[in-house]
Amino acid sequence: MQQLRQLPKPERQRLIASVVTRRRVGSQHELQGALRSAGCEVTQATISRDIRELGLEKTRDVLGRPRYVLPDRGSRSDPRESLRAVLAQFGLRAVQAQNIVVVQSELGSAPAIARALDRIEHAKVIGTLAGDDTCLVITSGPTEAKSVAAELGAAMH
Amino acid sequence: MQQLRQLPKPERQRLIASVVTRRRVGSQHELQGALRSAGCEVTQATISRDIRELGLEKTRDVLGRPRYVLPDRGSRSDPRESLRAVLAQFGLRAVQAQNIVVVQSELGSAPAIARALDRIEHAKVIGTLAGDDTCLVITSGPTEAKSVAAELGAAMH
DNA sequence: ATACGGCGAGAATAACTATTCAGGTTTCAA
DNA sequence: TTGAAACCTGAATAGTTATTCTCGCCGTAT
Repeated sequence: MQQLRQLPKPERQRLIASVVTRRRVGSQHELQGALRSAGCEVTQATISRDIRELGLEKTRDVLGRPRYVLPDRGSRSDPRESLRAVLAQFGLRAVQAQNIVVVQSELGSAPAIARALDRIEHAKVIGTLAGDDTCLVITSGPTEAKSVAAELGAAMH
Repeated sequence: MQQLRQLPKPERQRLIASVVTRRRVGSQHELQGALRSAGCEVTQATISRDIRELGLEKTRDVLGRPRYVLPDRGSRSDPRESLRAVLAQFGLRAVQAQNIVVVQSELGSAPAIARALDRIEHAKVIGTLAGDDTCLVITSGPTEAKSVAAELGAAMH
């Protein structure tokens, strides 16, 4: 397939974000048109992938017409809040054993939990290791592990 | 078409809202299943309409899976905020003439503006009348009209 | 240089959602 | 009661979005 002189992906995605905040875009086809008139020719498939990567949401405007919007920059940018969110949604239990905490979660969600934990740069956490439904949290010692387990468990409700 | 013993619509919609807040629902088909197992058999078409009427939004959860959610009950419930939102999005200009204010807006948005104005029960506003792209705001006198025009105009830009 | 591996993209298609159409119900006024 | 109108719904279908499959374009290692 010919690649041939295209706007690089990051730049295209910035363009999408910009277009979408400037005016209402109600479908990927419409967005495709907007990009084209900005000199960027891509297919709907690519736009679909960009939209997912940008985390755009499709809501409706005041008149009930569909519209893509950037996600709220309110909570998602706070790593503590996003950890709380994953745990609340997928966490099952957190038990301590020696210097590690075993976090059980819904199938597939462990990597997300590990990522959220990493981003938080918790002082007591040395590192994480995620499987599919289990996330290992390594701390320096049993005391720290106990405290972290309690902290995580509390967020699970 | 046989109507025959169905859950009334408002009740079905409450059920949908409840299901959707309780667990992740990623498609209308999935929701249809959930409703069925709650003893409510409807088609996808009906669910699509309910979702629109409930104002549900389709976002993604922490793992990137699609999920329907109820809209934020933050701003949409405050009529002042929703007026500000319509004006910001669709308002073009507001000019005063005698005791009325003529609000020009994007095609189709005038009724939304009028509705928002009505809900606000502004002391200086006696009534509104909306066409497609024009909304007339009636006040008791020129002074009030002038003040209202300024207020509305400020919310636009 | 050649081979391998990953990434990004388009084409085709599957999956999903909205709308149109037609028929049944209910409400209300005459 | 009897139309008439508004409403609600399912079936079919149109429209929209996500995914699969395949391939080209680099890096990097052999």
